[in-house]
Amino acid sequence: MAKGARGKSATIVAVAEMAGVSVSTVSRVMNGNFKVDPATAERVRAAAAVLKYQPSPLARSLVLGRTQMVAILVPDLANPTFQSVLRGLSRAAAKDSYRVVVADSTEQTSEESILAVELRRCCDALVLCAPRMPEDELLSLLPQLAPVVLINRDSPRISAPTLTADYETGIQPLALHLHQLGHRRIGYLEGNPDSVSNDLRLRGLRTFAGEHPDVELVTIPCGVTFEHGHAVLDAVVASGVTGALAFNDLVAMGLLSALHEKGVRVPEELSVTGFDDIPFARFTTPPLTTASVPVVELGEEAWKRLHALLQDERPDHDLNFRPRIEVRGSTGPVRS
Amino acid sequence: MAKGARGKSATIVAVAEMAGVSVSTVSRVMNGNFKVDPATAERVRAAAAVLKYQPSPLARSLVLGRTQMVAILVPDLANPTFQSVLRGLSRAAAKDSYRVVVADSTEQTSEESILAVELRRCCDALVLCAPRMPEDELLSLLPQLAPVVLINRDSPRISAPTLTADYETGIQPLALHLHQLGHRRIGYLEGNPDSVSNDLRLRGLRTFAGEHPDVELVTIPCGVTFEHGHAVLDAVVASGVTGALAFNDLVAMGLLSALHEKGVRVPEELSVTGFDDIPFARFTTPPLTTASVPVVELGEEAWKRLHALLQDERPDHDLNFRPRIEVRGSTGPVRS
DNA sequence: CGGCGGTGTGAAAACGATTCCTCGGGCTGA
DNA sequence: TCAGCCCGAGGAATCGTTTTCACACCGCCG
Repeated sequence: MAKGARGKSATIVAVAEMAGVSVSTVSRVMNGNFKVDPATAERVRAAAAVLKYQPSPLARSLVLGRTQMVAILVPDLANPTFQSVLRGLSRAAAKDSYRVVVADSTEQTSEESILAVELRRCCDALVLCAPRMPEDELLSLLPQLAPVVLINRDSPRISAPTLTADYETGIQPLALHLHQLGHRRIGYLEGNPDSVSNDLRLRGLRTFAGEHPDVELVTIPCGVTFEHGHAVLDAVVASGVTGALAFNDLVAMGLLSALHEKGVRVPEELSVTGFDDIPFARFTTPPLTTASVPVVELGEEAWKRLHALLQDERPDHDLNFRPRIEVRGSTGPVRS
Repeated sequence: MAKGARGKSATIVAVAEMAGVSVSTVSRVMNGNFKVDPATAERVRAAAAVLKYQPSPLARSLVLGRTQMVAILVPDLANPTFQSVLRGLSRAAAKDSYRVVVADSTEQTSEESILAVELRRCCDALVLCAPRMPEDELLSLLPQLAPVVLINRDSPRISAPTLTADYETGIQPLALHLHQLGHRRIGYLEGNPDSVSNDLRLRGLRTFAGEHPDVELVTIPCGVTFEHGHAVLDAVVASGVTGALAFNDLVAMGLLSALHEKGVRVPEELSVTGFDDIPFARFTTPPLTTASVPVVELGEEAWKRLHALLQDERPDHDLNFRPRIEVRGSTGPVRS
């Protein structure tokens, strides 16, 4: 208490001395695993209380080989989708008294591997959201990361438990919705061209286009953030599309905002859809038509599987969440 | 690699044996602190590379007495304000190669203390956002938590570094804004009655009311979430106010949403303001008039101070961020 | 009355690093 | 030529637990 105020708390030996027993006995009392004489136990507990003793998690971790922590690595903490996954994970893990350490790669794909490994080493397990990591790199990384659960990375070559949103199938109802409203020239504002989830959306859209030969699909390079969506305005206008499928809600909202500034009316002059159904999608002007993905549940399911893995049990089956279309006000009939 | 795939990675002794040196030497090479013969060092490095050796963070932590982790405890991870603080903290800490472990108390004030202590014990420091914890409890807790930085808890009795938003002064421009628009009967949708930040807002409003005797201030119990704001609709309508100051943006958005469903026009029939300027406040219908608080910076400044504390340096001065009013479309002249 | 099982306890070996202390040897300066 | 010094490296203590192993003691049964 003198200067540093870094009062090292009492250790187990202090308790042992005070109670007049060996450290083994103290340990046994604290963990309650083995039988110890009730009288002795009471003495130990009293001593522990007096000294305000609490076992050092570090020391326990070292000998037990587990830290009671799991990590999650996301591309961008500012993205509401990952915030929700984090929340689902954190709350679920907390119920089993695990803590969550969080890191975002700030979209720097290059250092993602190193970060993941580092992160994993200070924890018992990892949840990895790395939509842009090349599959080969991911595969070679997995053994080092186990136990690990992947989010939005699926592949027959991957052995780790995987939770995905079915972007490929999920985006088709949105396209169909536009089609039914009479849109024929439809733009896709693509995310990172090398990301898996972008690829899936594209694939879904190509399937859709194949089934609807009257549709003209225009791919417009864009990005994944609000700013990207805002900046893509001119390209969208120039493309002559009547409906725009944004990579995600953030992009859609950025676009909506830019359209509003420019005086372009939505949905009268242009229909816009998002993806993810983030909490605020329903409050845009107009409310955003989008496809909802149960991201909090994604986090919870991730924990379930991690937990199983940590207990050396078999995790539940992989899950592929089918997005559900939410029709709101940002889409309407094509103008004649 | 056999069954568990839990391949214990190589230890320092394995490297030492392979390189034909003592563990001390390996340690010295890895940390690069002391001089070792370049040839020996190279042998060690080679061995380490072959064995893919990486020092166990746990063991290091135990002997070094630091974990390279800090924790943050927030009342609710779903709240965009805390998400932003977390992000600011996480990114700033990452630059100094610290990681952040996160926990939310899910608004359970009762267990907050225990949670904070537990959390702190597995880390080197803590950022605490506990707006509802009684001050005496907080004070008695602080010694156990140090080094700690507080967010939105200020008091002359508190010795820890503190970062605050000046809710008391900050809410007055919003009230003044409504007053200038002609509003005289103004409602305050209060947050948790026992929370500090609610108290500050109330205090500010009372000051304002004192300076403007023509104003009638109505306090309406509400809450802090979107749902609370949505549910308070009837009470707001019944109160007969022409302008509503919501505790925060979430509440304001909930109210806006309910008003919209009910067909009450904003701002023609009722003006609404928020607080915090969360990222989506500008995209509501109509865009939300609010007071902006630089939450990401709050997180960054928190890290600065934590870092100083960890280095046994004196942290920078406490900061009191003055919110800045953002006038948008949700406020307008009172109807005659 | 003596071996025996069961029970509570203590000593000591992990866990995997860092670091202080010691020591041998080569070089320098007297 | 010898004392002293510096440099590089090894040995051992340490961090704070858990857990195995051994041991002493007690009562029970043969």
